[in-house]
Amino acid sequence: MSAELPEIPEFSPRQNAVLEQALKLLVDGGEKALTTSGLARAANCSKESLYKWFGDRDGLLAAMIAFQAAKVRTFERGAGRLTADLLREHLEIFGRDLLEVLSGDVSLALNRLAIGQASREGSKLGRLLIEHGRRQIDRRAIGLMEAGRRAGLLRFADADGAYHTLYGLVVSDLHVRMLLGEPGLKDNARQAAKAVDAFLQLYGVGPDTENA
Amino acid sequence: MSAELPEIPEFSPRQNAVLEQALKLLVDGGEKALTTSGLARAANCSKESLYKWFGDRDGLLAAMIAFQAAKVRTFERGAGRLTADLLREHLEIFGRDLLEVLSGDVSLALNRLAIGQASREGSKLGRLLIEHGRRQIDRRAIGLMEAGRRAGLLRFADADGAYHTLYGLVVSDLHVRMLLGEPGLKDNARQAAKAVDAFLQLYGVGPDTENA
DNA sequence: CACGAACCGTACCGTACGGTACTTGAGGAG
DNA sequence: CTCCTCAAGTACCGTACGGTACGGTTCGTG
Repeated sequence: MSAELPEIPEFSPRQNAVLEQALKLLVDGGEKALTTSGLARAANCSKESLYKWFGDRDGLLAAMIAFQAAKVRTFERGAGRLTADLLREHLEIFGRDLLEVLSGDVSLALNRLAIGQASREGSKLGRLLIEHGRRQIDRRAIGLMEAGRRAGLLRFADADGAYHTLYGLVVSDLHVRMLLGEPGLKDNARQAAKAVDAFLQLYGVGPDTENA
Repeated sequence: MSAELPEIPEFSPRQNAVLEQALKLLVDGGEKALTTSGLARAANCSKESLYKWFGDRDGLLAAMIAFQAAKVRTFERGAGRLTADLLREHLEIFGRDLLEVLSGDVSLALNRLAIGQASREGSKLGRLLIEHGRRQIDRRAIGLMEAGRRAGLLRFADADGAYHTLYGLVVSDLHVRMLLGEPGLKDNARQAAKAVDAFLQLYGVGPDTENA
């Protein structure tokens, strides 16, 4: 097929500043607070410029998602030789990072925005959010899974299935609860550690699981 | 510690019909489609009656949540003597029912509504939705957990923790994905079975887990 | 029949938003 | 200095919503 990443709009610094302000407005007051007039006032720009740059309000929202996704680039940990302890540590770090990202103000606000918009418009924003926001973290996790298998530390038939199991163990219903307005956990690290314990019990190979 | 269920507004049949129509509008067109004028037209009632019955628009939304929660009353399975197979079956049925409920049109629409409203208004609707919508299913699951433990089939320190593990294994990130507009699974039963397998591997006691 | 309550249908009001057009001013090129 | 471009600021328009007021109708009750 054709090139899969034609959409790196690469906004100008001025536009980045405006998008930053837009995210701030969205985080502070929800979607209702993000009006074109309000954004123009807060960012010291004109509505006309907003419409020139982003087309219409939906274009602005899409640009906000792309902008935020480009900011939160998760780094691939260089996987050296994996030991059981190292794998566990990497998994726990992944779990903590995941909870950290999902409970972030901006992430929650953008997810709320896309979910609120999901009924109409063919859930365009929802797809955009899943594509841009999840690809990075999914790739990192799948990489971790397969590195663990190559090192003989994990056993599974389906890396994607194993990853989704880990995701469920880490997140459970926390994401939806936070989206609904509940406060997050006090201790993400503890939650991640418990999840990784369970995950290794299910998929692990080695001393940790033999002496159960 | 006073009485915990003072809110059974017990709407009149006419009001029930209007709330039903309101849910239909919400499911079909999202929050934007649920206008007071539109509801009055669709339900053949007057706006004045809407405001007399529900106070204002937020009151209407709250009434819709209470109404729907009152409809989806999950039945407590009478727990006879539990065997391992029976426990597994009950767990799988629970998982299927859970996925069924979460992927339902009305549930998704109400969750989207509450999430969209969560930023402002102190997430009143979100709390309402969690309280009314989850209590039933939580009680059923916790009951199942403790019945399994009493029968010597499950081993855990924290029933709530075990339940949340089961929840995560069953649902993973499906709920959020569906809220964002993705289609649900083709085979809920298979997903529930796999989740229960993993759950019993973690918390089960008996032949299923000994000969791993 | 007469009365009153409930309620439908509609018209109405104020407001606030998305989007467009126009004026002003700053800076860069010739 | 002059012209041109870009964008800020403002004024404006159409629309659509939440909420209120009012006339007409049905229905139960004495």
